[in-house]
Order: sequence, then structure tokens, then C-alpha cells
Amino acid sequence: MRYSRLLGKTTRDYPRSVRTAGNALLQRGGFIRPLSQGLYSFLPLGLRVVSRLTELIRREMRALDGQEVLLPLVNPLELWQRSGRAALAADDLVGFRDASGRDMVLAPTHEEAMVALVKSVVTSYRQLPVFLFQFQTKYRNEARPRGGLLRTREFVMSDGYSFHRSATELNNFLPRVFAAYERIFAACRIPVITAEAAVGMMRGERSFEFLMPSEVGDDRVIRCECCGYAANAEVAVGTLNRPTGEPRPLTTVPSHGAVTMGELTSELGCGKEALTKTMVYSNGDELVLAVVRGDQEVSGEKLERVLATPGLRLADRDELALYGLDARAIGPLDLPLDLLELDVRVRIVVDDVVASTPNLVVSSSESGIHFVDVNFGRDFESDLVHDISRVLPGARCANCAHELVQQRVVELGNVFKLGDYYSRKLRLTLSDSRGRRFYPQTGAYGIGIGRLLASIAESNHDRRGLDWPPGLAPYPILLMGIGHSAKVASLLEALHDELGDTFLYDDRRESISTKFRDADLMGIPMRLIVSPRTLEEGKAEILERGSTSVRSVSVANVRAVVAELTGGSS
RNA sequence: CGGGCUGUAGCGCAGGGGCUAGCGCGCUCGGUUCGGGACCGAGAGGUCGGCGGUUCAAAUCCGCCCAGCCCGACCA
Repeated sequence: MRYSRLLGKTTRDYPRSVRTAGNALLQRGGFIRPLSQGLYSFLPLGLRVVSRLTELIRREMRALDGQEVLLPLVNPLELWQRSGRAALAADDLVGFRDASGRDMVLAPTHEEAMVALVKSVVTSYRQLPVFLFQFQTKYRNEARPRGGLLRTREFVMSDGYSFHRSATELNNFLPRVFAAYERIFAACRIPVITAEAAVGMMRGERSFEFLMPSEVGDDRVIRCECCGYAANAEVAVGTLNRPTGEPRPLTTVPSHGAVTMGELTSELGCGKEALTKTMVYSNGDELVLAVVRGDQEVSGEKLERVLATPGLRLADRDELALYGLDARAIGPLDLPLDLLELDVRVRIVVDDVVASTPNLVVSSSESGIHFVDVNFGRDFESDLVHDISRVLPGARCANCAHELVQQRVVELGNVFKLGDYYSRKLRLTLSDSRGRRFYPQTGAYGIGIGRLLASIAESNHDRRGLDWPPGLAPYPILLMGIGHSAKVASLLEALHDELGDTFLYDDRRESISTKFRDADLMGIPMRLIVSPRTLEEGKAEILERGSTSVRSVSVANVRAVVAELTGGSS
């Protein structure tokens, strides 16, 4: 490929609208270009890297007996209503009405469509297990795309779905995908930590994430540097120091308008760990009052798990007003009577730390006063006691008591153990060997390709530019000449004609230093340099990116050396 | 969805009521160069994000809107 003909030039200046190093380099190098918020175009160089990534993943998926398919981007809304996710994923879904008046959505993920496909094609348990994968566009109506390619509205995902005869079979398959994913990220030279994660709108039973530590990430992982425990902050568990003491009699004190935890600590002269806060969650049908210690936060994921109620959201001011509640004065000891008379289910969930800590401060539903020396069990009850708080820095590891740390990460991929959630919802059943109907056990697996590209750039660059891992560079070799001698030019042209697309041929009339700079910026790993000086001795040179020592090769051997360096392929 | 920042040439920026809106890079043409972003000369390129207002006069002041980015909330 002649560089002069390649679409997408390198630029010297950093684009103003990009803040992360990797994304800036991808734009400066001519790999990607933004179209609009959360929407990116891939230029030829970028698409070539994407092709190498998909090929890498495809090889791994095939090694797991995966079969590649391609499902529609557009799904009937009805399918999503049947799975129960139309409401759960409402914020992500973008839809339209088609020519015949049916409501359609752009798929933010493909579990529904994949189950529908399997339902129509798999007719016997003997066909299981089946593992299907695709590279397909997702569209999610992200509230806030950010970090260039790290978080977009539209993106291509490598997603896989497996269907099994039994939970055991699924359990045995998951680690194989897990290992394949680890190999993929290793090939991308991205350091990953694996962690237990939230299931969120994906539902199902369990989930694991592959995370790249990075300050530009917008997920947070909780880790123990002692025993290696790692989990997404939403689901991580840890232990807290709990004050002890004999229960004292319940009293009330005026709080003089103090509402926030900070105000209360100064008003009452105690620490946040002596306080409690009551957060009201709702899913439209029922209210959940979640009580955690004043220095803690409610984990929405844990709350949904313990209640087995997806779709819970923190109630906003208007919704609270609807139930006669005021966010500044809510407590489980004296809920307003009219709330109890309303035709709405109200459940109270108390964090286990609160339940086992004596003499806490609890807000009253009557504004202006707080209860002091509240003791769970004696002064109030709840429907459930469970760990529902997020692990915050300072908590200790449940395994080894070492202090837990929080780290920002980019979520590169995940593995979901879905169980029979979708099989049941979408009525995918088969007969087993004894003729009994059963719901196949399913797993889902995904890697965001654009995010992977951005993460590789983030993890593999230096001051000069990108530095692609072996096999992922858009071109393995950049061919360039020095000077304008006819002999050099004719050799370059001959090599280009012969080896064509194997390398990028910088045929511009630019100074050699410009060519070097651009090669560094684009991250081409090797240069093949032809100059009058070396050509006199019948030699050309090979210079690796980041190295200053050249390898001299005779012109007669160039083709063989190129074949060796590129592993016989481009 | 809340808060903040920014919109002036393809990119990065300066200008901040008054004559023809500039600079660097890039681009075009001609010439000299070529071992880590060379140089000379000549040129092209702008609804100053949009709409409205104030004014004799608006890129500049005011209002509204739009777009992009950043922080947060939310979310695989």
C-alpha cells in the first residue's frame, strides 16, 4: 500500500476534544475519526487493526468449537418485552416503528435474538452443547459516552452464547472461555485483572469481568493486594470495624435542621460510623427502604440480588413526594402512617453492619429530630438483614483482613453465567434423553472491539506514538527510501510491486525524519530502509521501532527476510 | 440527568465594539533539500457554532438555543 494513497493522514497537533493518550494517538495516527458524540468512524489503518483483532478472537472461539453467525442489529421490541428486559434496559434502548407499524429496537446486546435463533434451529438435546459467536454492532443510548473509543454509543462486540444440557456442562465450559479471553488479552499486551462482577441488566446468576487498570476507566474494582481477591465495587465484600457496647435506652434529640451525614456529625458530635442513612429505592411497583451506616453507600446490585427484584432505582424527589416522603427525613422507626395505608408494597432492608451495631443515630420521619441509641431488633425491625453496602476504601478483606484498595479500571470483557433465565423467559425447551422437557443452561460472553482497540492503544504507546503488539499492527513493515536516486526508487518500486499489501510503502517526497516520525506514530513495528549508501554494497536495512541498531540484509535476501519477519503472512 | 469548560481556516490556537479577522501546522504551485518533524518563494482556504437583541457599527456586549469535551450520577 502506498502511503501517499492511504486515506487518513497523521497530524502533529493533538485533537482538542480528546483527553486520553491512547485515543489521541489513534486520531493523530489516522486510525479513527469522530463523527458525533459516541460515534466513531474507522479509517483504513484502524479497520486493519480491527480485522486483526477479530481474527485473533475468531481463532480462539473456533478452538472452543464456536460457530460464527450474524444476527440482526434490529430486534422486535416484543422479543425484549417477553424477556422482561424492555423495562430493565429502557434507558439503553432506542427504537422506531417499522413500515408495518411494529415497534423495533436497536439491540444493545443479543441474548434475546440468539435464544430465538437457537429455538428455531436446535430441535434436540443431542445438538447441545452449542456455542455461537458473532461480531455485531450494538447500540446503547449511553447517557454519557466518554474517553473516545472507550465508551461509545455504537460499537461492535465480539459476543458469544453457549447452550448446554446441564448446569454442570455450563460450569465446565465457562472456564474454557475464561482462559481463551485471558489469552486474547495477553496477545493484546493488556494487563488484566479478573473480578467478580454485577449482573445488572444482563440478569442470570453470576458474572466475571476482565479489567484493565487505568485512570481513564469509569469502573471501579476492589482488590486485596494480599490474597488477590478482586471484585467490582458493586458486588465486592469486605469487613468493617464495628463499634461495640451495651445498648443504651432510646432517646430523641433535636437536630436543628442538620440533614446530611456531614452536618449531623458536627451537630451531634459523633463520627459518620455512628450514623445511619435510609435510602429509598423504587421500581415503580414497590418501595424499598435500604438502611446502611452513615459512612457507607448502598450497592444497588446487592440490593437487587437480596430482594431478587431487578430494576430498582433510587427514588427521586418527585416520586418520594408522591408517597408523602421527604428525602431529608426518612427513617425506619416511624414511617408515615399514610405510607403504610397506600396500596404499595414497602420493604425495609437493613445492612448487616447496621443490624449488629449498637446505639446508632437514625433519622426520624418527623423533621428536626433524630433518634439516638437505636438498636436493631429492639427499636425497629426489617424484612431482611443482609450485606447491601458498597465496599469503600478502608474496608478489610473478608479472607485475610488485609486493607482493601480501590482501583479505576476499564471493563474489557465479561463472562456471564446466565443459567436458565433466558430459556425460561423465552420458552426455549428441549426434551432430554428420557423425554422430559428442560430449559437449556446458557452462558454469554463479550468483548467490546472498539474498547479493546482503545485499550491496546492506552497500554501500548510511548512518547513517539503507538506500539502495536506483535501481529496486531496495521502493517508489519514500513518500506522507505532515503534520497531520490533512481536506483533506490526502482528497488522500492520493485519491492512494492512484488510484496504489495504486505507492507506500507512510504512513497512521499518527505525527509527521512518525517517518515521515521510517522512510522513511530502509527506504531509500525519494523522499517525496511533502502538508501544509496547501503545499496552500493547491495544491502538494505531493517530497523525495529524503538531500537537504534539496524540489521543489515542483502537486497537479494530481502524477500526471504520479509517472509520470515511477517511469519509468512501479512 | 446535574455541574463545569470550550466553540474563530482541515488541525492546534490568538484576537475581544471601529478600516481588509490573524499565527503555527497542514494544503496547492515552483525551486533547493533528505540517516530522527529541512528551507526559499508564490498562493488557496473563514456563514468567527446558530438564532434573536443592543448599537451608527458585533467575531467582540446581552439573551436563548445547538454541538463537543471533562467531572459526577446511572449503566454492560
